[in-house]
Amino acid sequence: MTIAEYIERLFPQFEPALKTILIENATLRDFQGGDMLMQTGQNMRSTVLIVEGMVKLYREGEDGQEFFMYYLQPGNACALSMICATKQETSQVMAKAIEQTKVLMIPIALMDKLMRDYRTWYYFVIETYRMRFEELLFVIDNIAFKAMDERLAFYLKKQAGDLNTKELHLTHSEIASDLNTSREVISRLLKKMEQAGEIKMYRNYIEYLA
Amino acid sequence: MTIAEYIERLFPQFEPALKTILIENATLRDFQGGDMLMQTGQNMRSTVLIVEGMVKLYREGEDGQEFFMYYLQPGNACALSMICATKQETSQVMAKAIEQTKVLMIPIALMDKLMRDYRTWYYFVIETYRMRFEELLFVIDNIAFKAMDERLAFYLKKQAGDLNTKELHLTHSEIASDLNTSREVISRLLKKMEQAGEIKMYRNYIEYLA
DNA sequence: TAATGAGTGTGACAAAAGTCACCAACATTG
DNA sequence: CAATGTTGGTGACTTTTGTCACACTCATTA
Repeated sequence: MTIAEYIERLFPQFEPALKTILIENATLRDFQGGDMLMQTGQNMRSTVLIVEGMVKLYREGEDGQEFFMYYLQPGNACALSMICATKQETSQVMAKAIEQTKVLMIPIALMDKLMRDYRTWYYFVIETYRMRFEELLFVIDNIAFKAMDERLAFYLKKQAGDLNTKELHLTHSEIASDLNTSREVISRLLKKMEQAGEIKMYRNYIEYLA
Repeated sequence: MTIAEYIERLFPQFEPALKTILIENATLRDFQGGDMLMQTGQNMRSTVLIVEGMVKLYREGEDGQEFFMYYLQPGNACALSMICATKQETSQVMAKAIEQTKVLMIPIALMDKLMRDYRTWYYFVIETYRMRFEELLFVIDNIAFKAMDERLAFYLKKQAGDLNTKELHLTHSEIASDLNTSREVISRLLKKMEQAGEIKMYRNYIEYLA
């Protein structure tokens, strides 16, 4: 697909002049599953719009845990790349493609103009902030108020929803890393969930029931 | 102080025309310590700028815990009031004045125009989002990766910094509520910190040493 | 096919955190 | 000053979570 096609499909609400300016100035970039889009301490030079694939945003722990925050999907923008790009600040989080992913890179130099001249862009940016803010609040809610069993249940539900599948291809270790706990804890809790009829466990994947 | 004086003092970077429009349209509102500025589920009708006092932002737990997120001080804006105001969404967090507090209320109807016409306003909004986003990331870091003793140490340090005093007028229960744990746990950890020479404990307050 | 490594199961134990019960010190107010 | 409520201290106990050790099953590949 061309840049124009992506924009037409994923951002139909943008006014025509905005689409034109994006088409003229954005560049398309490819990432393979596992590639990093953003790393702690890195300076952002562009605002990033996801147009294909899936990006995992996480906070990295001391021993390489990948504490899960949220996914970005086609049509989403990376709120942090907007913020960091605007202020030339370094990012505090990691963004990793979890499958073949394509993104539009918008040069930061353009941000001011877009915000001033295009109301649909401005609304899009605000909405992006709002959604990510809310995601972070959910994350905080979970770790602040809930025990591991509830957090795990919420996590699986969110995975099933975000990835739009009942077959969750996650190992126990991956889940443990995402929730910053140990594999054994996850294994035990999953067993309980299976006994309660909420999931079925297989090798290398979990079936989420209802 | 008048609205004009507050704006001149706390937002000197705003361009003159922006100051004028704010002076014409903002209203000053008073809160007493303990008053709520914002409650879960409430619709925002204005963007809020703090000009005097101190506001505590927190997430409310099931039994009334006030899980602490951050303080807003004079010169800060409430990021959530901007977001919610713009999108007419309801807020997920609580904001409470912890002392005599004055705020400027900017009608949401004005936000679009301000963002488009005044670059210093736009920068201010972006910077507000960025700072609050970062605060939330710190909160997540702490609860996700750290044990209670470290969280408590960080909490006390932050209080001393934000409130700009070594005399922290906090009861053990208040701290426990802010960190979503029990008073006993806090009492014990504080004792350890005192033995380690990091603090001194008195009735109703704690002295933070360096 | 033997060897290797990843994924998972599990029991035993340790550490951290939460709960309960009760006491004592202090402040406030009738 | 007596009564009451708030604040803080502490021991005993439970629950949750984390750690360690080891075993077993698969899949891959030398």
